[in-house]
This record gives sequence, structure tokens and C-alpha cells, in this order.
Amino acid sequence: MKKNQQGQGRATLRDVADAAGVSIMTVSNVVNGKTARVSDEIRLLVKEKIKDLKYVPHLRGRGLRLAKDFAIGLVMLHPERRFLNDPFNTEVAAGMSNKLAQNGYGLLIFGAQNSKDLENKLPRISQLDALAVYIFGDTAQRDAVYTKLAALGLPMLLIGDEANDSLADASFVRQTNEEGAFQLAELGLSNGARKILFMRPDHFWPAMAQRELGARKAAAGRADVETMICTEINFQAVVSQVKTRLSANPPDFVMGGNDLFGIAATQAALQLGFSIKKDLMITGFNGFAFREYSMPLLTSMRSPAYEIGEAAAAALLKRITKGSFPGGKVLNVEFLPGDTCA
Amino acid sequence: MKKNQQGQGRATLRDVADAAGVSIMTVSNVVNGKTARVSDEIRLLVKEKIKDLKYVPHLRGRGLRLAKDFAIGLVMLHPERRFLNDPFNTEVAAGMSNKLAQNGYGLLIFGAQNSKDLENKLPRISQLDALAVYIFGDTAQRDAVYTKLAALGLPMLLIGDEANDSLADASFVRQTNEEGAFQLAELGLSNGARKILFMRPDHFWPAMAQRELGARKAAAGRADVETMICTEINFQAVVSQVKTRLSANPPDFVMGGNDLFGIAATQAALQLGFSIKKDLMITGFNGFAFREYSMPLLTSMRSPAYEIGEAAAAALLKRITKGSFPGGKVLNVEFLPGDTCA
DNA sequence: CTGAAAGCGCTAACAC
DNA sequence: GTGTTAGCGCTTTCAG
Repeated sequence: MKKNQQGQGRATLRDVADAAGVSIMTVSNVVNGKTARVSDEIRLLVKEKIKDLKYVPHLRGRGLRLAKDFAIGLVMLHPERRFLNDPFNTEVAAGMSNKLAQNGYGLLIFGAQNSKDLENKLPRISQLDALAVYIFGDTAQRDAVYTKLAALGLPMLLIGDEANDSLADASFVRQTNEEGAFQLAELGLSNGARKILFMRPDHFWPAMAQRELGARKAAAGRADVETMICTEINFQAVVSQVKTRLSANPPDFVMGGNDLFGIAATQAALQLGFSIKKDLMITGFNGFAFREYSMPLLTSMRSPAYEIGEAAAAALLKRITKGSFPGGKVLNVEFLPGDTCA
Repeated sequence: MKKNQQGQGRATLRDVADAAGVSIMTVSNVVNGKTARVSDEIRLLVKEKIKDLKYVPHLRGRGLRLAKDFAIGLVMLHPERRFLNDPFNTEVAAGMSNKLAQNGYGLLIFGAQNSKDLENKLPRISQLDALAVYIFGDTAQRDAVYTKLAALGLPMLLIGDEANDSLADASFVRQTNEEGAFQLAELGLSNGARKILFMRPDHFWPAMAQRELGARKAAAGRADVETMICTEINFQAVVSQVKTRLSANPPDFVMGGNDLFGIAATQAALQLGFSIKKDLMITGFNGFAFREYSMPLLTSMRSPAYEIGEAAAAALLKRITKGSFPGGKVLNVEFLPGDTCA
């Protein structure tokens, strides 16, 4: 029966309790659906007052008591400052955000360009309930970051990677990169490809490595595979790099590690007067919206990035509410026909 | 001198206080830099213990006491479920996230497809310190959403819109859409354009309206302007809509309300055998990365979306820490030369 | 079935 | 300069 400050500021449990003439605990029980502990009559009365006062539980108070934040972090270590420029990241974020919001959780997004940059954000990150992490770099670099993040003691879900045994409280969600690339390579091979050029960026990325591996497995004993590493600074730079490579030693099949590379190869081929599909087959990987902006339409593989985000959120939610992670999940990529290959 | 639970769980003020043999308040004062109230000797000792115990202030406790969350929301009402597919949204989010993280704040992202969808997320949204909102729809629709959001009592920053007088605690950040479109139109007009076709999506968007207005102002008395409304369901559908329109009644200048429309027009023109730039000039708007994937390169206008995100975050931070919003901010778009117009 | 007490971690206000 | 008190809003525990 303290300062029942109706009207000013948000209503609290105490406001509702006073209005209903019951104790604060009874209101709490009603709010949390502990129906067995409250009589129907009182329950209805309390519910009415809750509506009247527009009472919404304060996450701060509840969080302090329960040691929870109702917020999950998505940490992306990506060489670009505009880390969200990559549609893969973006779709993962959208999928997570939507899924979490449905469950009353919020998604906090943290981009870092390198390990040191990440350091500064650790104090804020450490206050969350759990983390989804999407980290670029080679195995050693990624493991170093995972270890550092794991030290925060938060449940962690790895995106696009497999959970290492050294990570105690972790799981993962990834997609079938190797299988997808295998399938694309098979398509080219069955249409006569004998000299394959695989294009990938100059920074390491597990997905890229898996795609290259898939291509090489398919080609083993049937075709040569060479890898071209492109500095991804800007699109036009990639186009001229490919152009040079195509004129010097022309392959019959260019496999872009992602659609950007496939599109760059398409433009290079066009500029050099190659007959695409006949002289030179081209494929990409990912199948995000911008793929359609390039002509002829790039043959590609759709990455279920949005679904990966949803699955990541679901796994994290399960870990938080049920106490344990589900096993790692692998989502399938899907063939996207186009006009640049067979 | 209670349970000094060193080792298990995160350290608290009490742990540090016990370790240093001082009171909890002294530690708090050190942590918060209230240096005038603590002797140098003690300050150093406490700082050492803080490092030893890896103490990080718990935002939950601090937040409860101070009625703060150290988190800001970005609410986007966008017809697409994958709301982050729009690079504009994405860059705004990245800019905000980076800027906020530098200041120890987190960014929570909420996408909603319509007003009802938003309703479900309100309870979670209401727990934040402030909101940036980016809402599509006509003036009435946007105002309705602003009003609903304003009822939460949170400081609000409007993105891509001007703050309405009816909004008590609000500011805005937008870009010079009208001026940019005026400039693009002028370019076409000075190169002989007399029949302009302006393409925009079937849902309303303030930025679009401003761009159309800019084009019409430039053309007034010098050229005809017609508007074509496209159902933006998918890219190929837009291409065929333009194709039909171009053959039926060919303009000499197509102004795309954004790059997607400009690129669609480019592909349509190519398929119809128009000579781009000579028979038909084309421009777009936004200048995000994917613009380069289309050939010939679209003449366009760069939108400073990332910078808008940074400015939005800065304004919100000022409001939260200093108590008042800065005035609205208008950022300039920037001409991007290309090969589709003059 | 209902309520009173205790305390999550922190800081403003006020003693000493 | 330093410490004590009170309490932000909530839920677990335990009496009634």
C-alpha cells in the first residue's frame, strides 16, 4: 500500500495488486499462469485490473531476479565494416529476429571487423542470455574467437561451422555447401567441362572451403580444377581480374564461390566475347535477390540463410528454456537453374 | 561480508568490495569514475581487485536501479518478411549497430510486416530506452503507427520522414530525395528528354514520393512525366511490366524510383533492342553494391544509408544521455555517374 | 489458496 | 573520503 503511482509511469505489480485489493504475489501468479494457486474469481478480477492499468511485466525486474535478459546476441566477425552488406548475414539476422520476437526475445546484433574490435564489445555482449556467432577466418582464427567468446560462459550457437569438441556449451547450424558444389560441378562435367576454374575471395571462409572441396571431389579424375583467389575490394576489380585470367588461360567452366564471382565472370566473359554456356559455363552460389539483376541469369544454388537464422534462434531458445541444445543441424541448399550452364 | 562467491558466476560489486576490504559504495564510486569521492590509494587498490576478479558491472542491476536498458530498438515496418533484404534497411541497421556498440549500447532489431504484426512485439519493444523507426505506408498509415509507438512513451527517431508536430519526444534523419531526383531529371532534360516515365512500387514510401516530386518539379513546363506503378512481387515481373509499357508508348527517359527499377528498365530495353542512352536514358536511385551487377552500369544517386544509421544512433544517444534531441538532420545524396544516361 | 519476507546487483541520498 | 540505508520490480520460499 505504498505510493500507488497510477497514471505516471508504467504500472507495476504493486499497482495492480493495490487496484485489485490483493497481494503482489497473487498478481504475479496470475501473470505467470500459475493458475493452480489462484481462485478463478480472483484470477478474473486481477486480469481485469491488468488490462485496465495496461500492466506489462518489467523485464528489468524479472531479469534481475531470474538472471535473464530476454535477449540473444548475433555476433558477426566480418572483414567489412558494413558487415550487413552480405545478404547471407542479413537473411540470417532477419530469420533470427523474427523467430526470437515471436517468443518475446530480442536480437542484438554486433558486427566486428577483427578480433580486437570484438574485444571492446565483449562487456556488452557478456550481458546476454546466449549467442549466435558467425565468424570468418581459417580454423585457427575461428577457434581463437570461439574460445574467447566461450569464456563469457554463454551458450553459443555456431553458424556455418561445426561445433568443436572443445566447446562445452555449443551447437551449430550450417548448410550443405559441399554437396551443393558437387552437384553444380557434376552438371558442368556431364556437359563436357574439363578445365574448371574455382573463384573464391582472399579471406578464408568455411563455406568457401567446403564448396571448393565439393567441386574438387566431383572433378577428381575427370577434369582439372584450378583455384583463383580474388581480392574482393570491389566488384569491378574482380571483373578485371577474371578477364585477365580468362584470356590468359581459358577454362571451360567457371565456378564462382558465390554469386558475386559468378556475375563477375559473366561480365568478363561478355566483354571478351565468349559465348556463355557454349564456350564457357558459369555457376554461382547463394541465389539471393540480386542474382536476377545480371544477364544472362546465373545458374546457382540457393542458400537457405533465412531458415538458418530461424533454426539458430530455435536452437538457442531450446537451450535457454529447456536447458539443453538440440544436435547440430544441416540445411539443404537447392539447385537454381539459369542460363549460364547447361 | 556475505557469501563471497569468488570463482562461481560473475563477480559482483560485493565480491570486489570484500576483496579490497572496502564498502560496496566505494567500489561503485570507483567504477563510475566519481573520483572526487575516493582517495587515490583506495582507488588504485579497488581497480586492481576489479581486474583480478574480472568484474564487469551487471547491466541488469544497474538498469533496474536507473530505469535504463542500455538498448535501443530499430523498428521496421516493411511489407516483406525478409525486411532486411532491402539494402537500405540493412545499411541503416549496420550504421546504428556500430555506433551504439561504441557507446556500450545494444541495438535490437524488430521487423513487422504490418501494423497488427507489430502489435505482438510491442511488449518487448516497450522495454527499451528509445526507438528508431522506419515505417512504410502513406502519411495516414505512418502517423497511425507513430502514434501507437509514441504511446509507449519512448523517445523516437523517425528515419526517412519528418517528425510530425503531434509527436512530443521525437526527431528525424532523412536524405535529400527530392533534390537528388531533381538533379537526375535535370541531367536527362538537358540532354533532350521530353517524355519521362517514373517507376515506383505499388506501396507508398515517403522517399519515393519525394523522388517523384523532384522529377516533376524539374520537368515542369519542359517535359511530360508519367508515373508507372509496379507490383514489386519479383524482379522478372517488373521487367515484363516495363517491357509492355516501353513497347506500347515509349518514353525517352525512364527514372527508376530505385536501382531495382532502373535495372529492370535496362533489361527490358535491352530485350527490346533499344539503344540505351541514345534512344532511351535510364536512371536509378540508391547506389548500393548490386547496382554494379547490371550492365550497362546504371546512372544513379548514392543514398547515405549507413550514415543515416550512424546519425540516428547519435541523435538517440544524445537524447538519452543529455536529455534532449538534436534537431532533425538531412543528409545529402551523391551523384553516381553511369552508362545509361548522358 | 493467499501473503509476507528476502534478495537478485546496483546507486542516490544521506549520514558519519 | 567512506559507509549505511533504502529501494528499483520481480519471483522463490515458506507460513498461514
